[in-house]
Amino acid sequence: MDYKKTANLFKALADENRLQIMEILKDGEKCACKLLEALQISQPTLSHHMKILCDAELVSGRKEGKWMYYSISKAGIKNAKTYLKELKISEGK
Amino acid sequence: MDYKKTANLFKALADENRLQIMEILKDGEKCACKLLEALQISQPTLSHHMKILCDAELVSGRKEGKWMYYSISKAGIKNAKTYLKELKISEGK
DNA sequence: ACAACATATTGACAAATTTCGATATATCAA
DNA sequence: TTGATATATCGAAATTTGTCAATATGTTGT
Repeated sequence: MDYKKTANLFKALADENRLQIMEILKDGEKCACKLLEALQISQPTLSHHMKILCDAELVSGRKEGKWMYYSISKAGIKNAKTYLKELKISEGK
Repeated sequence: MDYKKTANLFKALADENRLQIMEILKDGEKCACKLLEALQISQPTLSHHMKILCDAELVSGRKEGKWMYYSISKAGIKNAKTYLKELKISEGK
């Protein structure tokens, strides 16, 4: 098990603003500008958070002209679920 | 949804030493002294990490004489799994 | 009561993270 | 090409987190 990678995955979910971003993206793909409207943070800060979420594969981004569209990505969520599942199976021994 | 509580839950999993602790506890209940042997950290640091894991309900502690026994707790894991499940169900809309 | 041991708490410091303003890059429209 | 707009990157300040040494608390055995 890769502690560093797993820690980074959970770090990505360990911030209130990023959780709120995930919450918004649950509704489907959104433009960065829409996310910026919804959150009380600056544009560079949003860009930073999106990079963290994308690096963790929790979100994927798509560029269309000058806009960036973000949506939830399965890979990161699957990794997190797999980790939690493995905690559970051996629990209680 | 309580962003602060959820962020704290994932924060608890967002540290390499705490992930290693969870890994050891997968094998079953362990004394704090056993954990201390396994990790390259000081006793106060271990105590601090155990508090964070307990607060997140990922681990529960039991005092027996002068020893503390820790084991994985279902509640926190269930909360994390529930959160991830809710991300998935509405994904792709 | 006292000494030895296990764990928790405190206080301080270093490292990591979040944040923003300023600036750079890229795209579109006139 | 020039100006407007969307996003990314840089650099610095503020906050949070991880860490340890010192100390406190609580338990056991003598």
